[in-house]
Amino acid sequence: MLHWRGERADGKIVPFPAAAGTGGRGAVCDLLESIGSCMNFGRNAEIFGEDEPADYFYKVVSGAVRISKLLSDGRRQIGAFYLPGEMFGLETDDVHAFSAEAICDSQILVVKRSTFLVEAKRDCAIVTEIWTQTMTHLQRAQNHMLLLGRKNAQERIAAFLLEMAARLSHTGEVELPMSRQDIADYLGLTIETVSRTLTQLERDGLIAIPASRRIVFRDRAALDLMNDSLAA
Amino acid sequence: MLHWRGERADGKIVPFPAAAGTGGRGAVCDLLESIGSCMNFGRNAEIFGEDEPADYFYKVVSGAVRISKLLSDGRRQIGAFYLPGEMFGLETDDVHAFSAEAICDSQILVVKRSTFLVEAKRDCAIVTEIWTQTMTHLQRAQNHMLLLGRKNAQERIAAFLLEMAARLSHTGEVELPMSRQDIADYLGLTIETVSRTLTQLERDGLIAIPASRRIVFRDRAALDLMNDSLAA
DNA sequence: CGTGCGTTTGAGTGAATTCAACGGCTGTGG
DNA sequence: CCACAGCCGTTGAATTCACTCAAACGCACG
Repeated sequence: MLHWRGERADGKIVPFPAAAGTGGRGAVCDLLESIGSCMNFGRNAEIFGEDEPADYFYKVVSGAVRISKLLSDGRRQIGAFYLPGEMFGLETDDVHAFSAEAICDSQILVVKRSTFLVEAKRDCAIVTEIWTQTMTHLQRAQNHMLLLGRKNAQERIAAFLLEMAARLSHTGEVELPMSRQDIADYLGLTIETVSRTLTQLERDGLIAIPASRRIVFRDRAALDLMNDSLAA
Repeated sequence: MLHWRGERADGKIVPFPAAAGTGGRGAVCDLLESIGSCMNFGRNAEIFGEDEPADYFYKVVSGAVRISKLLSDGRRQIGAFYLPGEMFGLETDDVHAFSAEAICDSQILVVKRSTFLVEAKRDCAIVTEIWTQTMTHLQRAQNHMLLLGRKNAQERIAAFLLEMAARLSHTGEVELPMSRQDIADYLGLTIETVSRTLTQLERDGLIAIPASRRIVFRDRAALDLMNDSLAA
């Protein structure tokens, strides 16, 4: 089975190194590890479902997670990918608004909500830290809305590749943990459009695709340009 | 380039007494009113700009606010509308990721961030309350991503009308505060598509449009159906 | 050596966009 | 009071970008 960066062969729970994302460190990190337990989920295993009670929340130790919403006819939108070090599944409501699945074999730290909330009552810093992380996710979501509402296929793919590169690699290439279908559902495109656009970017010399899930950056400046970045 | 950043109707900062209680529940509401001041903004006046320092945050007392992001070529995405009682402008970062403008003449309660944060340090409940509101906005954003990524024009318009009805009316009709352009930029459509789709919904007897910004619901069940709601 | 899944490629279609013109309301000034 | 300008919104025609439908490819695995 495919192994993903951050996954450990021995299955031991360790704080994930500083590499990725919103909140690896801090008091919450320590707290969660002391009051949570670690579970393994196989590829495509459901971690929780839409409308299920939100009694727990979660932190990715290794692997990768997607959260998604479905329309009744099967159309799917992936709201976010979560990578090692990131928390997910906390909601105001007592039922989940999303479902969450493991993208590849993953270790997930599971924390009982009520246990956590008791701790939080006593320590303002904990709440502040969680709030900060929630805000980060909100900002990401709002950024993603600009992409979904206003960008064309090329711009979406460029933004996606750069996001993934920033979040899980510091070299000139990325190994994507997710399928083309996941990418499509994240970017609001079809699988065919994702594939065609990637092929086109390769033809144009902006990237190379030595294996379908491995992307090598050949002209990052051009990708940055597509990504706009600079608002008026 | 868009230059409808209008002038502020009245730049004067007036202390705002406890009368502000429009959406008034919770300790935060009281706190904000005691440490903030109320300002008036005219139609299309900029409240803050993208990349400006986020030294303040805000609460709508009356009127309506949009937050938006621009691409360099002028494409705009409205991330959210804020109606009376709602807070906005709080960010993790110390610069705003969005710009905010008044949609119509509006009264906005302005609170210095640092002042608020000092208060928050002492009172865990305040942080929790703000966090809860942040989560609500995150959930709305994630819902909106499903719309932007996966819904067609009719479904977007239906969802929009129902959202607005739920948020600012409890009768069988709504008075929309925003222009067609704002609606288009919120839904990721063009102004023409918004107009055509509304006309079509009227022809089909689902709504009536006695004035361009007044929408009367004639068949809410049909609109609900378009809005899906029920996930698989 | 098939079988199955994920991915790529091709051809044709269609929903929303672009471009363009028109209609209606409001406020202003002759 | 009417003429006119400036918005805002609607409608029409043509275009386009991404979608749908369809087939083939390549790789892993039994």
